[in-house]
Amino acid sequence: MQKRETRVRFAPSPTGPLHMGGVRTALYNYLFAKQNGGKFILRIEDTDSQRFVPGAEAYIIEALRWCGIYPDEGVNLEGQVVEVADAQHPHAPYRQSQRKPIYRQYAEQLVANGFAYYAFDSAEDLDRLRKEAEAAGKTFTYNQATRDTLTNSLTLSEEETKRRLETENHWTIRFKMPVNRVVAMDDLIRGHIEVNTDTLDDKVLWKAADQLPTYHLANIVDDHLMEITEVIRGEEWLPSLPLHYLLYEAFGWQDTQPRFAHLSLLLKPDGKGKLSKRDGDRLGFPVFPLRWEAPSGEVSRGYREDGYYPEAFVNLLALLGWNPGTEQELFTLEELVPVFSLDRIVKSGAKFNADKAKWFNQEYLRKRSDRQLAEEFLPILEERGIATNLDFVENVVGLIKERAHFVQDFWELSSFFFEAPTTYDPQTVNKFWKADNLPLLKQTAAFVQQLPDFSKAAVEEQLHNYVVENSMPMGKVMNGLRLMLVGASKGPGVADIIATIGREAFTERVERAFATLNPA
RNA sequence: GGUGGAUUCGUCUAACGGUUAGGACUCAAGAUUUUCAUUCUUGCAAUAGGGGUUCGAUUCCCCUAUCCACUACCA
Repeated sequence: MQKRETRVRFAPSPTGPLHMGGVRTALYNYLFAKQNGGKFILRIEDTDSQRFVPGAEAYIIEALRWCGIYPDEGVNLEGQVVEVADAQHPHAPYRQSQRKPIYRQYAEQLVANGFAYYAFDSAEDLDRLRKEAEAAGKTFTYNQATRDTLTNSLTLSEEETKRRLETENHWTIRFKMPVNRVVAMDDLIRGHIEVNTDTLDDKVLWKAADQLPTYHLANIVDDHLMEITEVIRGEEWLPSLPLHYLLYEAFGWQDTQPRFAHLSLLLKPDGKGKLSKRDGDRLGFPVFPLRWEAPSGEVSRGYREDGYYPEAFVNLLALLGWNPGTEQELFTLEELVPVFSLDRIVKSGAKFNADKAKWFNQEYLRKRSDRQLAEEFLPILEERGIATNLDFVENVVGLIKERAHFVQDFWELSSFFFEAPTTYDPQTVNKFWKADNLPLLKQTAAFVQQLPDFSKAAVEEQLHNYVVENSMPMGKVMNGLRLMLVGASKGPGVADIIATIGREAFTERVERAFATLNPA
């Protein structure tokens, strides 16, 4: 068999915002495609008209774009979105709702070949059966054990089946699960798995009611038609893998059947279970890449809006359930491509850790230039009504960026560069604004004020020398100055602050402190 | 309940059957610093339990426990 071009797909369902676990699945698919010089395809699985959420598809596309994960093929690409496949676009369209006409023939083909059958049982009937079984402590399953007692083309005469197909419109096509057969499967991540078909049920493949396929049929048909070579998806699909194997076999497509890789799930940081939307609200971190406003008006926070850089988000996601085998932890998307590998994916679920996520962002924040960070900080300052300029902000950012995880932290860390303190931390006042200390502070401040050179280096040297030469206690003087300038015991070096705010602001702050602060 | 999957520090994870079980995040301590932070150093901390196989199991097999997923005319 000749080597096929690698073609993988990310196939989300537009039933809501893309979860970070979904982004990770997309990322792994993308990395795999790039590494193999293949194509990454974005397909939208919108066969569930009931659960369709407006805006979800746009959200998915925007989220991937933010991460830098661009599909090579699929709904996102202008010019490739065509309603009907043609020679130019043999795999189009990429939205399953637009592929609606394709599926029925495949389902019918399965019936014709004895791999599937028509089922006429109403939803109510099946519901009732399930409830009865439950009451008896059992579980009702539509399978080899029960299908002969139900209303379907296996139990009805040919005429009756034909009549019902023509007169009823709520029938379905179900897969006829083989009896007592062991399906042997291979997963790229989990290895060899075997399942007996007797434990499986007769899944619905196609519904007459909306003329749409269910996931299983659409998935197999589309993956085949789109020539997908590897299916990399979430662990929740592992239980239906036997069905999918059997479908490939029933269609006679085994020779081009894709290889499968099932990814473990992202778990809640505390307790157990998979990460859900609620956890983010509860624990204070985003579960979604971007902010999402549901049609109901409910808002969920996003990594982007919380101040995460996409590089950090991608990096932390990549390392959640995969590792390079080395001790390197920082990777850009491009750097990930050559080192990524399916067999270094961890089999067990990973609990998300918010602290580590922040650390990643801090690392990327530090990689940015002061200029770049200043540009990101400027809008925040403007929003606060601070009149300033980029050069000044760049200066400030250079002094405080080491302590920040996010650009949003900057204000808290640097407000005193832009505004004189209006309040003074009581503890610091108690400690350093003592009556016997004030003359020293007044004297030193006066000395600083008349300094001809207000550069950081000059201030630092002169101030230091002055304190030493006059045998003053360094700690008391410095902290007292700091209190006047900052209002608290925090921030960069005193000389840095003095040089940055300048003579005028320095004088003004010193005077204000002496005018308003009572000695402790 | 049934089927499948999973199980190494609190968390993310490393370790062709042979390591003092390594790294990162968090936390703690120390050093540096005029403050806070940064930085540096050090430390705390793990193979779920029980049986095998083996000269030797984190690693292979079985059992148990726990967790997760699936068990829809949803994906």
